[in-house]
Amino acid sequence: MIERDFIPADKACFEKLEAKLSAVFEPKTIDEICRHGHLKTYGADKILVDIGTSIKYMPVVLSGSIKVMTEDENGNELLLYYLESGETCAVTLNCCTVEKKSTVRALTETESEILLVPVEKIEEWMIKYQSWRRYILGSYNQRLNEMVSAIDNIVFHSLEKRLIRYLREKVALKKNSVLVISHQDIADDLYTTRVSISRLMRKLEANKLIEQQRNRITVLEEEKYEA
Amino acid sequence: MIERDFIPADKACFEKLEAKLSAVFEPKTIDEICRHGHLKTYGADKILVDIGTSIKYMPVVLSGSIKVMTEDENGNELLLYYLESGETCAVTLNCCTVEKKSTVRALTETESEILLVPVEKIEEWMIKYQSWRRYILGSYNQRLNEMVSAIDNIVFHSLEKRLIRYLREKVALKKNSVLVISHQDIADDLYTTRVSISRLMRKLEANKLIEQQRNRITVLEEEKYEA
DNA sequence: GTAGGTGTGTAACATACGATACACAATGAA
DNA sequence: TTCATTGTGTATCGTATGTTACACACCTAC
Repeated sequence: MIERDFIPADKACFEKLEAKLSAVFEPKTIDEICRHGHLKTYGADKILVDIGTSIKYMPVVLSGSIKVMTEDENGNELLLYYLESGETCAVTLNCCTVEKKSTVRALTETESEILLVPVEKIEEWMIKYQSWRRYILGSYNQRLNEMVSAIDNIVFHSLEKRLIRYLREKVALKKNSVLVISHQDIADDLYTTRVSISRLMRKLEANKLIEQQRNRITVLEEEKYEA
Repeated sequence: MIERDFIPADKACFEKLEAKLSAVFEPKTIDEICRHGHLKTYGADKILVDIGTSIKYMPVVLSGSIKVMTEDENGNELLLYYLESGETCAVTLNCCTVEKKSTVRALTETESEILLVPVEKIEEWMIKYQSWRRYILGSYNQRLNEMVSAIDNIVFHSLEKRLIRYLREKVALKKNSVLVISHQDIADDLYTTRVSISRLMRKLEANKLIEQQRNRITVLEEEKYEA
């Protein structure tokens, strides 16, 4: 996590966290978070953590969305998951407690507000606060479930279905039916080739599920996607 | 977890746990485990937990190996991972703390000794014992990493390579180069069809990597598998 | 023995996808 | 303007894998 220009936890910060996190944590936990956490806003497409860098803060997404990926031994990129409001990165959690170097790369998909919690607090708060404990375990679990459903998706569904699902999720994530993205980027996320994506996009376009221009995909009537 | 016929935690039990777990936990944690856990031995191919059943114990494998799987909404079986000595099931962990019903099925691959920890102790010990805390978080992490490598494997490697790797791991797991398994079972684990597996097995056999009879596969010289 | 279940070999075919190659449009910098 | 870069359309081809179908061997029960 990049650790400069922190806005110190102040009153405004507290109120913001209160509003965003009161459903998850009890007041005294939020109080602690305010005292020790840092609130920071990042623009789109910023790398927050990179593979091999050391981790000093655990990130909690307050708004926006973060793409988390890793690389295998052959340098292939593996999309792990997207983090949205209220979520934290389970893999980073481990880097915090055991490893010191990150095994993942995290980058903002949209402008995002991130709460940075010093790693040494993670374990301390797990002892003190039930809500924190549950939050951490819940995060792990959510990620595990997402991974399982990712495998399920890859294994039992055609590329076309995966593409449609991908586009649909992306639209939901960005809260905008116009996606600014290239075919190559999509191909990378779906572990396939640009040509295959172009081929399918042509087909989706013919079926009036999308419209596209260079670097721009407009997703039409979402209901149709159920097919 | 099936909850009958528990052997109460006695002196012999303590010694066994001491021997197996002293590398992971400090003595007072082992002491607690002995006081509240149950030790049980299961034969091969026994279902320990099934989908939808309620969970009262968290299982820690002391010997043998356990296959953990789930089902998707279409009834497709998804192999999650195998548990070996010292490991516990991260997915079950969540079932313990949040959900009450299991989302997975766990069955013994070989005869196995399992330590059963009452679910209510999980959180209690997380507060009290650092080693327990680290163990739980470490378990989650190990599973996450395994899932990532499973995805990597599926996405970037041919079925043939996956099959070879599967056989190799199975041999290591069972500590026996003769596997008693049908092509259909293999196909299920690799998310493919019996015919595809038979086809590849024929090829592996022709290349002298394996020998096979009905329900029996003998894996030859392991070194060759690197190819 | 016979019969029924299960496991395996094999063939013929369909098809989704990857690989490669090339043309060309859009964009942005020089 | 020109040029390089990037993104996209398209064709051609190879191939791994899924699908379906059938024969037959093995095993167990009767």
